[in-house]
Amino acid sequence: MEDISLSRKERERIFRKKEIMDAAIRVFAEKGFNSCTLEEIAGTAEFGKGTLYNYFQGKEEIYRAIINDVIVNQEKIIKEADNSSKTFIEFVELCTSELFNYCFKNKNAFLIFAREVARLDRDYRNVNYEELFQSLSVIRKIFVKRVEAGIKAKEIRNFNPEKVMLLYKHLVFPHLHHILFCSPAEINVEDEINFILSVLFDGIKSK
Amino acid sequence: MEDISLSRKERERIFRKKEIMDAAIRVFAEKGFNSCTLEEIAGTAEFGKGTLYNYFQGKEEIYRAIINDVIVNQEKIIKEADNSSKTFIEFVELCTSELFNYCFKNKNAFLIFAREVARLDRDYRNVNYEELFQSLSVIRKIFVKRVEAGIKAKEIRNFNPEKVMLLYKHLVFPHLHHILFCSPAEINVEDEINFILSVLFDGIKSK
Amino acid sequence: MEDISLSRKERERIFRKKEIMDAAIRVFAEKGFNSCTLEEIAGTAEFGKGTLYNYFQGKEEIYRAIINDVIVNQEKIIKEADNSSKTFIEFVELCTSELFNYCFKNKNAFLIFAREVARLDRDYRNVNYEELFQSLSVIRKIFVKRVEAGIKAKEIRNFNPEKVMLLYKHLVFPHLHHILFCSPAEINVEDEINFILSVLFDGIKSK
Amino acid sequence: MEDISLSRKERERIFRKKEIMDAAIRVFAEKGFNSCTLEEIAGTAEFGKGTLYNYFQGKEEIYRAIINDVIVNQEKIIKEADNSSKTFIEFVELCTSELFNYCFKNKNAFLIFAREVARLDRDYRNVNYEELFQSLSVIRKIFVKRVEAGIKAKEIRNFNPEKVMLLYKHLVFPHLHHILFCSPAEINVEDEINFILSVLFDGIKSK
DNA sequence: AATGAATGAGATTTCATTCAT
DNA sequence: GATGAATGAAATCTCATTCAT
Repeated sequence: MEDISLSRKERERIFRKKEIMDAAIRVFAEKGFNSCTLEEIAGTAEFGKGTLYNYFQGKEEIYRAIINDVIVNQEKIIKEADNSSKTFIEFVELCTSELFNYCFKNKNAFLIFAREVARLDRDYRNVNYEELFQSLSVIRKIFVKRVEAGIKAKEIRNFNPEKVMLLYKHLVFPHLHHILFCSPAEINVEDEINFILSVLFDGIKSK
Repeated sequence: MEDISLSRKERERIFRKKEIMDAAIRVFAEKGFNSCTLEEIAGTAEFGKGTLYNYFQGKEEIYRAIINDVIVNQEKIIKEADNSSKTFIEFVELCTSELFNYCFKNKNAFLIFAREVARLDRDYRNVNYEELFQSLSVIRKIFVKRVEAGIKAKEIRNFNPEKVMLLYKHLVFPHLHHILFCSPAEINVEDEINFILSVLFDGIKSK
Repeated sequence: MEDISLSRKERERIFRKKEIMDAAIRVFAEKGFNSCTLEEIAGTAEFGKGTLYNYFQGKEEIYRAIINDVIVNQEKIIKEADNSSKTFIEFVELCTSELFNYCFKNKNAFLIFAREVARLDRDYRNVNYEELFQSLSVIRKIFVKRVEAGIKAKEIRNFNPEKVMLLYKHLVFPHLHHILFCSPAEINVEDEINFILSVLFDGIKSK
Repeated sequence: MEDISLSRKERERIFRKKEIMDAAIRVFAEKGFNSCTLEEIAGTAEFGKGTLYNYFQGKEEIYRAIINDVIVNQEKIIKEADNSSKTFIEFVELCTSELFNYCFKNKNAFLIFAREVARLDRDYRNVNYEELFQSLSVIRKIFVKRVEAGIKAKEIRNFNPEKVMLLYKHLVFPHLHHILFCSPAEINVEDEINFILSVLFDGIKSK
């Protein structure tokens, strides 16, 4: 992980950026973007308020960095799944289980991301999300490509590939969100994945 | 619709409350709760700032009234579907088409609701949503009851009814949101409903 | 009391002005000038908000009318005492007992007056109190005149008459305020008057 | 005065709090609590509006801090007089002259205090004055104790000690207020004190 | 004459950001 | 690089007063 090409100073800088982001993740997840103050984030990171400005342009940038991180990870996951799978079904299974893994390990970051996604489509903050959209569109393209292949191979029914992609997204993310933050009891990850995929592949009707 | 039992004054008051709410729906949908000011809402409603306080306690209350309205309508829809349907499949078809109808007619209100739902689960504003939760739980109970009946009648596979309910919710709302606000082209409502229900019932796999 | 020279309309107007003032006295006494709203006063008077403006120019004027009323009554009391007494001591006794009488009957009005007096001296509201000052100066002059007579008649020691007047004022009003609003137990008016006058005349030292 | 145990930062903070309070004293004295804005106070203190919130919770807290300061000083004065005097008369003389001294040096603070006292008894602001009341009750108790001793020693007549205490208070504070803010000419402090005490001890009647 | 809906000036308060130390 | 005191724009909310009915 560590990049030998960077100087000690640069490595320290990156390390402290991460520290700040981790603190911010906890605070944003707890209170939401608007209801927390930069001071809280600074306090949680055990830095002074002013220090944060040596690492980020402002509150908004910290927020965007967090979202971006989640997206980058999702891109990584989907690319790996793309490379490591032959059939569409394999691909989806891989994606899903890796996604669940990642989100369980990064609950709060995922929570922030999920909340933002609920608004991303029609942005009402004056934020430049272009970057984010680019990453997202890469993800989308890979998924659509695999759906098309799946249809060609008669693995899956002949739906509009775009729609299948959306359906997957709409099925998995809200569900993930729900089991992470709303389930009272302990949950079995395997079971959850199986349930989602079983419905996705075979539907709920009796045969 | 009009209540003959109310005085002219009372009817006017209700009418103006609605005017304010309609303006607020447009502004909240456009900018989101935190990024708009009460003055904008007032301006949109063609009232002075202070006037709104003669009808609502504050910004928060207007917001809640809007959310509440959407929930009340959803409750109505699901109750009617419950009464007018015999099989589970019929019930779901009725629900879905009525829901789509309603949301198409009340795009912006639905948008606000959808955004809020993404956060309701783990509220970070100090808002009292108890009322809202009660309505939502009525909706949930009816749906679960129908799922249970569907399983008993061997209409559908033996999944955990709670999970099926969530799945439906997670499938329909994000999809609705997407086609309302993110679809570039004209969309065919019938097609969308058929697609969603086809996947829900039969899955995406080829037979 | 009733003035036969006024028309019914005019008499009704005066009656309603008094009704409003009575309500205002209760509200001002309870909450203070700044902490109550005109609406509360209107509500207490069982009128609509707007109606008050048919009788008074605004909140400030109602307030001034109340203060003025108290001052007018004090002027009356002191003039009567001036006319009905021979010695200075008689005069003071008459004044004091009539003042106590009046204040006991008009607790709240007196409370408002007492509060205002604590500020009258150096006014910080942009109010025109000239009228009030004129009445107050009449009162002062009569009192000073009687002190001077008392000194001449060797009834009392040769102090600066102005100072004696102030002393009387500073002794009686805060004491009145205290027994009216701060005394826990039932109080005997006679005893209070005797105490005050005994100290005023003879001091607290043992002989 | 300066506390060597505090860091430079802490000392600076205390210094600036005092600066703000001094500005506030001038503004409150000039216009009264309700008729001045926080911005005026900030301007007078040569700070920005927001800065005051780094030192005080709000307008109310500044006000309370001022009142509290005055009370603390009065407590100090009366305790010292209690310790340094043998007879009741000595005690009263000491108290009075120190009180006059203090109030002449802190005119405006005393003005604010005096105004507040006129309302303390029956509070109509939603302020927590408990703290203040405690200090005031200590003052009262010391005074009453000394009156009782004075009566026992046959220094003074056998009045209710509570009443004597109130009488003193009602005599001295309004008089102080008057000579500080209402006297047109230069005043001789000694003379004023002598006048007050002479009346208090011996009354105004000729012997 | 009585009303209360409408108004907007004005007050308090918050907080992201700057910048001198 | 770290800090936090200072700042003021901006937001919410109140309420005396106006005025059409």
